[in-house]
Amino acid sequence: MASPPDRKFVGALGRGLDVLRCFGPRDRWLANQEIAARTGLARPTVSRLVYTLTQLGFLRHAHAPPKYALGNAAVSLGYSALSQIDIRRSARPLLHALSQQTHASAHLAINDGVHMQVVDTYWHSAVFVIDIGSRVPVATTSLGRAYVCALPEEERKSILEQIRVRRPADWPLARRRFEQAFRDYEQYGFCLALGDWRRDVNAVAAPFDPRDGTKPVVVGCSGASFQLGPELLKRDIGPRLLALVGNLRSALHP
Amino acid sequence: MASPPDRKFVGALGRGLDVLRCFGPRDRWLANQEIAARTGLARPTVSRLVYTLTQLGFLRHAHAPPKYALGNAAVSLGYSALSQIDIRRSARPLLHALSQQTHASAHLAINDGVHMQVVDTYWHSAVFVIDIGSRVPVATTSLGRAYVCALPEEERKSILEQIRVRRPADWPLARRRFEQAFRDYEQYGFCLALGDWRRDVNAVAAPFDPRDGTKPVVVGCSGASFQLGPELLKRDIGPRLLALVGNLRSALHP
DNA sequence: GCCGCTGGTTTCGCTATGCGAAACTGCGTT
DNA sequence: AACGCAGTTTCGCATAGCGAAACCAGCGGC
Repeated sequence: MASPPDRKFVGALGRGLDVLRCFGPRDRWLANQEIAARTGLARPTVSRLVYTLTQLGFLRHAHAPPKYALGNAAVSLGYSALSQIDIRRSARPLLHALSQQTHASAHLAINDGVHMQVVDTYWHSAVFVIDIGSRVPVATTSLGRAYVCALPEEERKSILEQIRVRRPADWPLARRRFEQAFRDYEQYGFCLALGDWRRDVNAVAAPFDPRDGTKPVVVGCSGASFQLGPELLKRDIGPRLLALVGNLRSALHP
Repeated sequence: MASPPDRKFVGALGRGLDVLRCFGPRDRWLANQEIAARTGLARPTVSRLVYTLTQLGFLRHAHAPPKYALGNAAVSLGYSALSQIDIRRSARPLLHALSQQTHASAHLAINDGVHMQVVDTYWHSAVFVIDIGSRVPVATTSLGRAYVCALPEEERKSILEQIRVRRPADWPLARRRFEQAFRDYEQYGFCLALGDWRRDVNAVAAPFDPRDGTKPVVVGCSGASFQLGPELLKRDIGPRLLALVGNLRSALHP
């Protein structure tokens, strides 16, 4: 699987974590076979990995139809990790205010591979929404595009490459959208997504680079397309995002 | 290393996860050596595991003082796991109300090894408190004791054994407290902790067994000892917890 | 009931894997 | 400079853990 014979990389550990990664908010219970299919591992291998993960509390077993779900140790680990994103604390009131002012949903997201993980959400009208905990693609969302724009050249190439090989069929379109995003970012400082992810959802997002060695985070606003037209996003909400990012920066580096 | 030659257990994966477990909300940045000390692994081994975990996004590297912290993949995994605890959603309004009525902090917690992981918290007065995301010991908290009480004999023995070997010095006292907890649970249905964890904090907790194969969860109330005297906990708040658990049960199994 | 299926676990032998002692690097200190 | 300390790399060896194939256990279908 790993391209070069990397002496430092511990394969068994990688495979085990791949198994954990199969589980998303959507996929709660997975059968052994399903895991094997998703990871591309041999079935006995999966059996052993799953056994190990269960022993350690990262997976839970459900008999009857023998399936597995994430266990308490995974929750624990997640909380430990969450408490490290202290931008979250500072951003919370700002996001809340933004959601109130714009009558739209406001999000804070971090990157995880080819996905953006939403770590905080406020919404004004209860209609629809990306709930907290959602994971959305980098390629088709304003959150993802803004993240890519904030990356240094090197890493940007790397993540775009990942996206390309992941879904070659969608690449031509994705590529054009990214190019537009770069221009938008250059010109305005934020990125748009007009119905790319969900047909009737428009969104705008701006990155925030903490400049402390950690990866950029992204703030964004999303809502139904008939409420958030392109003009509104560009003229009103986008600039508000930039202001929010400015406030965030001065709050963190006083 | 592992006591029996367990052919099914994948050691490398276990070691890797041990590394992840070193990190808590308290311990944000850990040096390679510190990890080696906590896990008892050889330094080169840690080096390789850490390298692998970093590649996969579960750890982040900070140069300068070369240290590591949990990465975005861990956050992602945590959210995926969290969304599986649907008791959380049902319990939220009940906890909130409880906190309002009692003027104390109300918690929902799950078990992870010898710790209880707090997955939701409401507080009335902003004073002190176990924040959401905290991890507290099983042995010295009402949350932990209530959890142990709700376990079937077999598992109860196992977890008490873990606690014993973990801190042999504290065991004599812990044991007596657990015996008291069993009596309390028998008699009242809830468990107390009066200054055992933090000198000036009293608490009461009751378990809730979802009876769907998943482990019990625990609800509890805590506060400053001068506000929550033993009598108040026993007469008023404890019974409220039992009522809450009842509501929860009927909400989940209509 | 019998039989064939599908999904999971166990066996077993071979090889790649990943472990650890020791050597090496790079940095901060006296 | 020389030392010490933390981390990484080298290297050879034992074994961990992989996967083909065999085994098992439920579940329909006939």
